[in-house]
Amino acid sequence: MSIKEHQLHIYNSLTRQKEKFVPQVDGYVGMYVCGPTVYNNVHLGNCRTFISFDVIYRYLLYLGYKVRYLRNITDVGHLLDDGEDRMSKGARLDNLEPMEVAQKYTLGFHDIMRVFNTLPPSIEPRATGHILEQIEMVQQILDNGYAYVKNGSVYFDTLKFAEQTGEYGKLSGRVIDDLIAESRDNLKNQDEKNHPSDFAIWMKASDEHIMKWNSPWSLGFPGWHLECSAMSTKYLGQHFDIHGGGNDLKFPHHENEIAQNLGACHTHPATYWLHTNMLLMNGKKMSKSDGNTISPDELFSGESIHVSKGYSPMIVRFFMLQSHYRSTNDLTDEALLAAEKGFKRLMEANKTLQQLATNNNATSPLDDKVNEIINAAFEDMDDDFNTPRALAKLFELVTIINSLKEGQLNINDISVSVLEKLKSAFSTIIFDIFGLKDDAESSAGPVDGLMNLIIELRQIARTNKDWPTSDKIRDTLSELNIQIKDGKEGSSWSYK
RNA sequence: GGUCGGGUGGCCGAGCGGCUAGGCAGAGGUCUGCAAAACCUCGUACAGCGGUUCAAAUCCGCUUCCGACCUCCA
Repeated sequence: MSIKEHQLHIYNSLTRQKEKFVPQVDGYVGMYVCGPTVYNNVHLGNCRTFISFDVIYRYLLYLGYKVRYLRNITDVGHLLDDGEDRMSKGARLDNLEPMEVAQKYTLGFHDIMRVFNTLPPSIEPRATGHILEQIEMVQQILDNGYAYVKNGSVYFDTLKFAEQTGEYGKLSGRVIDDLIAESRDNLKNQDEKNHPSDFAIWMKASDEHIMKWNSPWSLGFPGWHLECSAMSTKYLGQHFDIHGGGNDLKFPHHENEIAQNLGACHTHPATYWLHTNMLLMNGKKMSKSDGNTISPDELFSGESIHVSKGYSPMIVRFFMLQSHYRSTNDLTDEALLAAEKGFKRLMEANKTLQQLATNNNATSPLDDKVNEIINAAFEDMDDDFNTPRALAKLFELVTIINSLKEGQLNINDISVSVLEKLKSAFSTIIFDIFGLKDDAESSAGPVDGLMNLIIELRQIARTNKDWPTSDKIRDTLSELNIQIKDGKEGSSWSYK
């Protein structure tokens, strides 16, 4: 199907409603997603967001859009409570150069993204690689009168901006009156800022600060929010289609980003703002700073107090697909266990499906039903990327597929053309759109051959009704975590 | 404290005025030397109390519990 046949609707955080998706240039989509700050290992919460946007990216591609997908790497500009740059702090702790830290965790991030089978973005710009663009933007904002310089630092004047444009606070639902009211109470407590809600777009660096650059105002570094404004403008233009990120970035990060873009270019950066909800663990937000976190590696290996065993990346991906990106998703061992079973069943069904064959060329009783479910699955994706619903449709198809195989449904009740369409749609959704992989595909090597031999020997024993031998093989393998599955057409095996 | 979002069957998780998803667990069955696996079938839940409506898990009000943001976080 082409773009035209789909009616993609997206929930826009800015307007708080679902809207028909209409890109500013027909057939092309510009999408910017806020990436990680590479001062530490990525945790699973980060991954959820990037997996969500990966599915969105994949679906846009499936629909036939030409997508330029940007996801930045933040390697400068995040301040800690004590005003120290995150990157410098990480560097000092590990006794490394700041760029070494950034490199290390960027590589780690890429590795994890790869095992989660996410497609790489079209451009992955780094904040430190765009200092000039950021300086230019600071100058533009100053020229437009929405910023002021204090002791070598430049601050965005939120109050003036709010009063003149009425735009500040729209995305996050902050009220300007509150900001103004707040200013009366808190004004005297402030350091260099005129107003508590003002934020730095350029910071003068202290002597011990390692990451710093020359600018018209001071030897310093750019404010955290600025990089996204500068880089999205550079590669996607002043106005693009989709801006995404985690819910926790809505305020202040995205609010300030919008202010900077408007302040510099008089243009709203993006038409549609998408925010993914948080990954929870034990009912609480998974967070680096709170320590309520599990790393992807810990989850894969099972080396964590939070899980009873390891779960493969694709199980985790499947688990995340089962909830909508705008809902919170609570990670528990039990839920993961359920996801593991469901994922395997889905993959098995696909294998079964691809081997089904029918000779029936005429229109058949099951055709309408199958067509209906397939279409419904795509409609679910068109409705704000509703993966859990689409997945539910897929499982309805799983029942049909298995029934066709096992004989509860007659294979001649489906026509050749619909069966072919089913095969194609099913694998397109699970692999191309959901980005799943069948990681049960066993690796090549001697194991397969050995197992085939063992199964063959056991089959001989069974034919001879030599149950002790047959059971010994089965039980010993079981102790080795290998499960023998006896079926009608012989036995197969898998790791437990 | 302010702002926003939630409480759905044993667990996870969709739906968001009538058609009452889906996964896992559970029960029954098929298959099997036995077992496991696999497969099929089944199960009527929407925090509480009021209200609106012919009709509410879905709308409104109150109560209560939870979470997120307001400060670095995807």
